[in-house]
Amino acid sequence: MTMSEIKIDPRIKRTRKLIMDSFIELAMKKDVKDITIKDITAEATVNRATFYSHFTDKYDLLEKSLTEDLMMNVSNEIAQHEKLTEDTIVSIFLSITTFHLSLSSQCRRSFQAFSVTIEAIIKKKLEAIFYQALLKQHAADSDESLRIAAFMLSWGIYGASVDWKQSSSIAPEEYIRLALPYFMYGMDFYVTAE
Amino acid sequence: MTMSEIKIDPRIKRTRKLIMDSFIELAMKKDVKDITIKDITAEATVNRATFYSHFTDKYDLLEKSLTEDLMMNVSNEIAQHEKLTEDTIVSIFLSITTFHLSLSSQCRRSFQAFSVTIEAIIKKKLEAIFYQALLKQHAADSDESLRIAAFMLSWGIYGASVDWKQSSSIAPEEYIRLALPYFMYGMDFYVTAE
DNA sequence: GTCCATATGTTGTTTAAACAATAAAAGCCA
DNA sequence: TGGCTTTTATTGTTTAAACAACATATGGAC
Repeated sequence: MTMSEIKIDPRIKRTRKLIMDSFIELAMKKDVKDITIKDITAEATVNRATFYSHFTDKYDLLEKSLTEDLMMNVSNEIAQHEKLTEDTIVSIFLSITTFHLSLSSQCRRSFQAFSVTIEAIIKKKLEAIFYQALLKQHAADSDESLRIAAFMLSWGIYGASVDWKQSSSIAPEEYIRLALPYFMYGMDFYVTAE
Repeated sequence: MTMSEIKIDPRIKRTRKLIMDSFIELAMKKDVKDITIKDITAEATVNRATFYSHFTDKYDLLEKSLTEDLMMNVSNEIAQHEKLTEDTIVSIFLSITTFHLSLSSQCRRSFQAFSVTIEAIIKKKLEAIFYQALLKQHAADSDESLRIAAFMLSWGIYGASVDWKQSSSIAPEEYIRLALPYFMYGMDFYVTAE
């Protein structure tokens, strides 16, 4: 499908999944800081040394557990469309809000302490993905301007998801449609339109 | 706990479980004869060659899948009591009826074709377990008489479970309590009691 | 019947994970 | 504070599982 990273040893996939799932499972029951590596590997039926061959420590695992699912969706979304369109923005926004919903319903206690960390992680990932996508479309333009565009996009779309969660009562689809013009045409749309 | 078979590589346990669970899962959906090894290993995320290092073929897997759970219970039950008592008979009977119930509710379509095979497998296993248990209690007696006793017990208790399922409307506990005298004292009880 | 695709077993090699031993850090509590 | 247990992190060795390639065998379709 995605042609990148074909042929990865199934044992690696399985072990990573076992560890991540066990971690999420444990995080639903107790605080992340009270979870030991031993707890995780015991739950995952995996040797403790194996943990360290996949993750550097608990917070590396936290990061990867949180972003893997979300970013898989987002990356696929972008890869599918092959270039950024309004629809791309919409479906990425929906991926993020869905992710936040599942996070807050699944394991609020454990993860709310990391909301700042989570935000930073996701924005950074989004930025990288946007940057790559932009590079393909605008190979000519300067790297720096594309980097900045990617940065603005990631902050904008993540910020929109936060705003939606905190203040808005409309459906996420509706919300992002309202915000779309800003993403596509910038401030100009709102200032000069009549 | 049971002190026997300590220290078995967790990968072996995991793989066996993955394969067996996948097989049961598939057997709920389609006929056993239509399930390929490839189907099973795909579902289990295990290499096909690995299948053959654990089971000789599909019917070996069938046999082990069917008996593993049941026999685990039965063996533990006997191991706990350390000798055969009325209570042992009762709880083994209950294990068998429970097993039959779960089998008929889970995957009737696939397994009803094997009812004869299943009966043979279980009786043979029961016989072996009874024989071992009797050997401990009556080391002095002749092997042959113990073997026969084990044989009679296994047929009796399995037959009782079949009779209960087919003809009886009372609870299994009640049923086996009624049959207990025969197991304990044999025909004599019914003939000479007054 | 032949042809073709798919399923079954088997084998030698490579690799991921288990294991055991180790040293250092972190808690803990008296 | 010192002594104790628990957890962390790393390393060399062993083993189970993945992989690829192979030789049958089975089963439809033509």
